[in-house]
Amino acid sequence: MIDSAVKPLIVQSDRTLLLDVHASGAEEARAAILPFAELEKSPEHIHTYRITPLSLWNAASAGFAPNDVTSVLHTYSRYEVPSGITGSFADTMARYGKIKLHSMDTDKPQSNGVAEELLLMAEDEKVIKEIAAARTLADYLVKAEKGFKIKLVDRGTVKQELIKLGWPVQDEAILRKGESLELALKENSTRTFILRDYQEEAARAVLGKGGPGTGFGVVVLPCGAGKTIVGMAVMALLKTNTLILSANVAAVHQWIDELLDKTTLNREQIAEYSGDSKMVAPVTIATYQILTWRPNKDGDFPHFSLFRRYPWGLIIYDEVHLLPAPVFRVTAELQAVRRLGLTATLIREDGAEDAVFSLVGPKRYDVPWKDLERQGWIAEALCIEVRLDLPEDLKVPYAVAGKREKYRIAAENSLKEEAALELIANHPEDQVLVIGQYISQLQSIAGRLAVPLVTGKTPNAERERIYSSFKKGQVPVIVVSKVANFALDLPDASMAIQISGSFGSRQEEAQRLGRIIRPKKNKNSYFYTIVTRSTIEEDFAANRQKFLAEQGYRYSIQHWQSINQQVSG
DNA sequence: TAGCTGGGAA
DNA sequence: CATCATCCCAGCTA
Repeated sequence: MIDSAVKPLIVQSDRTLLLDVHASGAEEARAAILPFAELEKSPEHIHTYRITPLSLWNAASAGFAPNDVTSVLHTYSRYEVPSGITGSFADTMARYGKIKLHSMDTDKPQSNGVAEELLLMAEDEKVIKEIAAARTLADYLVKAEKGFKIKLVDRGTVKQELIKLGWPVQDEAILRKGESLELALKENSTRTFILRDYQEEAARAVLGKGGPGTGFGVVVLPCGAGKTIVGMAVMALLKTNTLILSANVAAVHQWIDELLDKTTLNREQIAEYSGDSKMVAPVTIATYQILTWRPNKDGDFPHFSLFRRYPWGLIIYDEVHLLPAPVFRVTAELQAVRRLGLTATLIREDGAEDAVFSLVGPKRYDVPWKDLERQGWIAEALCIEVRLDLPEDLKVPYAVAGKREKYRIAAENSLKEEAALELIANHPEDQVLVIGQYISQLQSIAGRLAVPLVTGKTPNAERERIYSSFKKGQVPVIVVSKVANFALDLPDASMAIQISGSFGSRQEEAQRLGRIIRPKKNKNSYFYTIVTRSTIEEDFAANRQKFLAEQGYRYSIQHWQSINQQVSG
């Protein structure tokens, strides 16, 4: 039982929650509020969470009732929960489910059992009136009893417009079955292949209770937790032709290898659709970029026909947080096809989260990273922020620089290299990745360490050589640029030093931490991030760290001074 | 037919 | 905040 005098949560009437991270029960409270609140700020002592309409709708679609939210708040709140606030949560949550999309009861179902029209229905007359009055929807709606008829092709567009108006639609219309395809998960070549509990739970959560309209949504799992396996488990349950979209060709190849290794599919049933190869098979893996390619600026997307021309019963959006805007458009048209989004972080810095919600689906499953860490599926990682000063000779240039120059001066602070060298010397047992943003900075530190550097320009053959000698332990440190955010073949390490990062990208920070959390025997991983004190870099670093704080990681802070100015104690 | 290089895109 | 990485395609060479 938690001592009520020092309960960890302060609930404010502006829908923010303040979490006192030092209070007892803080970790428990964090886990409890995570399903319906988003982290906004995470300085040392008090973290700020915000309850947004989208976060409430995700909770509602996951089966949370307003009472569940209220009772969590009452359990952990230090002071009385402001009156009125819980009522407003209930109002917001009740919006999810007020409007439903149904299939028409039709005597003559169209090909594949999917009718050409759908019914948008609401019980509440006032809601119907509000929708009818919306100008953005006027072109799509035809008045019907208890609602409206819409065309099947407008299904996604209508849902997107409605969520903008504050009405998330509960989509229960029938989904296309797709051409059937016999496949199952198989035993691995070396050991029995076992689906982990959480992977199976995730797959089942996406498919829902097996009703006619269920079978879409997003699964959020950390890097290395086996998102592709969740994808394959869903495929094995649906047994239908599947289109898989990935962020890059390396990921396409990885999917092919995994499918061959872990499912009963054979090579002829799997095809790659990319710049190199334009094959189509019952299971086809394509890049996002080939779909968004067009010969001239105002022209059409010649590869979009891949979506429409084949009898897909399932589309998997790998790294759904990278889903490019043009693909939203096709996805809007393809609402009759089951959809699975996979990602480590749902955050999009472009704010298109609600489009992902209405077009791919609500979040169906996620599990805090720390939970997987406790169960031993990912390694324990210690996060340390190292703060250091600007060198004296840069203080004046920094002060007079414009905003954009300021960031670069702070990010490229040469004292960071000293600190990194020292950290590496203090961790002789670790395999270390040094990750940074600026090529010149990385060249400098790679030179001082006399270790290999991998950037986007490094040819593939050389990358492989470098990675392989790192894996064998012949090279203890490698320096990598932004390739670290994308490269799948980048070897795992037990320590990472981030010497610079881009403007507050939470997504990037998560990817980079992902590099060091593959489980290792009896060993922690270390994630150091080096930041110049009293500069705008501190703000950016704080923003980047939000996602990890949300997952329960706490940064400890170390102050570092160069040898010639170091003070004892 | 394969492999490299450079431009353009988002 | 800009930088950097990615991909695709065309055009060239052998």
